[in-house]
Amino acid sequence: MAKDVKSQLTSLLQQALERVAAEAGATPIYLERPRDPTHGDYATNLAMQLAKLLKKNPRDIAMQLVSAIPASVLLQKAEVAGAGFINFTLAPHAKLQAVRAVLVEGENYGRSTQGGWQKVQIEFVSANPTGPLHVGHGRGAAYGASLANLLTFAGWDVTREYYVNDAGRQMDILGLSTWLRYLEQCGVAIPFLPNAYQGDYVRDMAAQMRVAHGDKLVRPATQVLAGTPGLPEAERSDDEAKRQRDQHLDALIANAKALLGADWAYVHHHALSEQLADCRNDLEEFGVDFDVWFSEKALFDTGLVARCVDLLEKKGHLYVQNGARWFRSTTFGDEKDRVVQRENGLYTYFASDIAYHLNKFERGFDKVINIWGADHHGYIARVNGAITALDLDASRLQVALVQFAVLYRNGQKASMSTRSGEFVTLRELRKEVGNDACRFFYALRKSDQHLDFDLDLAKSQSNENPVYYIQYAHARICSVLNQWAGDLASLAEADLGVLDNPRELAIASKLAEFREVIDNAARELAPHLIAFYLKDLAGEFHAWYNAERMLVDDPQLRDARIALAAAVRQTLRNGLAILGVSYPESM
RNA sequence: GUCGCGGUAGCUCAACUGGAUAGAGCACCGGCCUUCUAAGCCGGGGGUUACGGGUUCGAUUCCUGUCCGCGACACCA
Repeated sequence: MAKDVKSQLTSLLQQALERVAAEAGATPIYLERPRDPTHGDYATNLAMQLAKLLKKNPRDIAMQLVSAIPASVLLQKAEVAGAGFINFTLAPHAKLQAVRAVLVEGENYGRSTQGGWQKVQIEFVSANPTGPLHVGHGRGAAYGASLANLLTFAGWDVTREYYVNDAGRQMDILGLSTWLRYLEQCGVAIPFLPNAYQGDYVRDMAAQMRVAHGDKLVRPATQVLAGTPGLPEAERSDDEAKRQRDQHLDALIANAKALLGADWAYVHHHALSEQLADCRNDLEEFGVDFDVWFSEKALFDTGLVARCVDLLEKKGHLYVQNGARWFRSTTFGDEKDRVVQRENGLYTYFASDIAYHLNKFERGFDKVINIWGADHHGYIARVNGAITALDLDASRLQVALVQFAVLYRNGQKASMSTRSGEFVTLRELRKEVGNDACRFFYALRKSDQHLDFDLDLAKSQSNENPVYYIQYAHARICSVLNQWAGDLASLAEADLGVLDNPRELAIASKLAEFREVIDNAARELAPHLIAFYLKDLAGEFHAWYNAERMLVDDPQLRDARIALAAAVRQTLRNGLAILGVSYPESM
């Protein structure tokens, strides 16, 4: 496959650079696409970059570069403009090269070798399996899935991973919540806790346990509540009341474990597996798949957490204070030291996370990407510190923060607390807005920026969602191709030279840009760039569609236009596939 | 208080290593369906890029100060 036009152009400039100023031959050459079409198809600021180095007027350098550029059939003209830009106008046939490339390469058009088939792990979603996924998780899921597709397309060997927090207190609370609902359904009156999980799904799980085991798991209220401090008044929200509620909750968990014995493991496991299955099903329906579901509990069971802490101890990065064991993360730029083992002997979440990252690196990934909610940003320094402390290369870890989607309902911020049970679930959103609009809507914003998700608007305007604009372009092309009813495979041989109107050449040029967008998006971990690109491409297609007829009498012109349309369709498909959005043939 | 993200048209957002006259969609106004899908197209109005200073050939972009919004700052996960 011949090199694309942009790289050919870059190499022409490189030759000119070496003729004009060999000593500056290593200056990176950037070609950009000018906003203003009168500035040609590509432009470079190379002369301005050289100006300081060569101590010469940028326009003079630009002139010299232009005259030093080897003759090429690709170029219609190269001229100096503005403060020292060099603007390139491509010959029409050079622009049309991309159309043939799309038709020949098909679903592989746009793939690049950027990643060099290095192994990259992307860990995302990783929500606690304590209830349904909500709209905030949905954003991380959409981002991670699209990014994984994108990096695969850009030549990386991608592993998609979900870290299951199945070891902590939150899981105990879920188990307890389920058991309390079960007791309630069996007629044992115990006041339900404000800080337990409230959702209906907890009642459902309790009902399932009752069906499976009858009253076998029932214990008397007096025993369940034995030794608990009781609850403060419901309206109190001060720290003291909060502490008392937590103590009450923990006492109940301890009682549950003691009273149920081996059955506690069943309750715990039942709740976990139900929630995890629900979560997996939800994600699958959303087009989000994982290669690995990694258990936090396994890190404890295999002793890796303990080994990890020992390792840090041996390397002298730990100390004991107030009965707890601390990691001296300030050595590595963190603002304060962090506890890895609590006074009560239990490891913190941070400890297992260090072990998890050690495990990731030991699995031999060249690059590890963590997609975290933006609320975890304070966490980056300590994890990087721990990795460095273990003599691993922290630069191989990249953390992509996803800002929360802030929900608005009836013009008011909607609660996102899983515990309150008043959240909007991802499933509800998908059902009302549709998977395609959902995936695309999430992809329309840079991941590290706030997303105001107005539910009413998203629902009421679903017909105006830009995803339909793109899908509509695709459907229109399908319709024309059906009516043409020719042999698609023959289009790659069509004589495109008759495509000479500006809209057609602009579209061809836009198709070439797809490669650049893929590379750029992969480098920036920014799949949203693809969404913007697709909007542009669809827009140019719609304008052309309204201005010109494809099924004209002249067979040569007709086939050339059909070929162009087919190339647009293919490129739309390739882009939409990365975003996990479908491309219906009719709408 | 410290840290992170942000402040661009009435609203939601773009603007590629710092580039040339800051662009789209929605909303508003006016046009286009006897011809391949009107979920479309064409045209119009709408801006001191929050504010001050700095860096330079050039700043929405980088630095700095102020103001405003959101979030994070646990021996929680």
